[in-house]
Amino acid sequence: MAETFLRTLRSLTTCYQAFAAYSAAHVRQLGLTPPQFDVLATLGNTDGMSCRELGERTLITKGTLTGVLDRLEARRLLRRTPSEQDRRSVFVQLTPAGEALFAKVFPRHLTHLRPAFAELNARELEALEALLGRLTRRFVADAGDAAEAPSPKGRMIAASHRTATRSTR
Amino acid sequence: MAETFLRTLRSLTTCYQAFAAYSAAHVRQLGLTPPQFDVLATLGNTDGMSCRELGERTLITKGTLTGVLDRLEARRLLRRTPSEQDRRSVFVQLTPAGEALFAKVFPRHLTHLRPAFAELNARELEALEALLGRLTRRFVADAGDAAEAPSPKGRMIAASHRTATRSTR
DNA sequence: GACCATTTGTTCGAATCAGAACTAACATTG
DNA sequence: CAATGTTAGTTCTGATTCGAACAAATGGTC
Repeated sequence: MAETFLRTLRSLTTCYQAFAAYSAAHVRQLGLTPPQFDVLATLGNTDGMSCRELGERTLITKGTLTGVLDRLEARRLLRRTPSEQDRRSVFVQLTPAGEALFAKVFPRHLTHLRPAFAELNARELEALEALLGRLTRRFVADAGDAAEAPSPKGRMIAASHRTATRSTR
Repeated sequence: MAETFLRTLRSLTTCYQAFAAYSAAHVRQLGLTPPQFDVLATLGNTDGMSCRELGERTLITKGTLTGVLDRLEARRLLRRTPSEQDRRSVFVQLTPAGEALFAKVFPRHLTHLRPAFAELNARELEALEALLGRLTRRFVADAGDAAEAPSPKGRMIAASHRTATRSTR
């Protein structure tokens, strides 16, 4: 009944949460919430994109995204423009102020994160990435199985929040 | 500017979110929210514990915990008793109904998760665990540094939510 | 015993979460 | 062209998130 996989699962959870807490604390110091930072980071250095694409990239549910965009727009960090081709769609892009904030805040956040990952050397980073990748594929695949017949619903994708480092571009 | 660590970070985030989505979907089918399940799983097979300890184990902030316990108590799945020794403290334990639900739901959830981890063999599970552990320690340590002087605040620990599999006991 | 810092749990506000319902706009088909 | 189905965003509800402020109780320390 030992269930060795539980130990691994526990370490995955703990590690992610430790990271999320570490990252979120810094993001908040920068005057942004984690989802707001994700949006900024995804939109930074871009010509903009639709809400749909933005939601897919940030893993933010569309219902939530509306509110996040509302607040960023109120701070004049981004702009919403109705699309020409598809009148359902909304085009979202950073304002100059938004770009400026992105340029200021994003590198600073990377600098905050970098030291922690220095714990692992290049080989280890790759090994970790490979193992996590295999696990991920199983979760996604098995989730697909479960949904099989019922629901390719209106979801934007699967999960929830803080990528915190979107935009590896 | 490649920043190799970003790729690893991305895989950590993606993997956790894939797991969280996979796990949460099942937990909700069982009629519980992820935090509620965590509380149930932590309290199951236990004589009970204080809110403080429960918060530490589930990684649920104390402010949040109050609400979660409220809802579980309303469903008569747990009981809150003022402590004898320390009148600030509240003792929390499952009711028989709560224990019954735990007994029914917990193994079922493990069965749901197990196949995904079959992707990795024992050696790989251990390797993954080790790597994650080292990263975690860095996040926790560095967070401590940052707080150093300012704030050993009233936090319960660091992070946030869904352990989903607390109670390896 | 009076003062002070700490701990415990609750309460509050602002933001987020998922999911469902809804409107508007496409797209496909007959 | 009309009926049907799908997609894009917004809106709504209930639960959760964090952080901060708070009262009550505890634990020193002088």
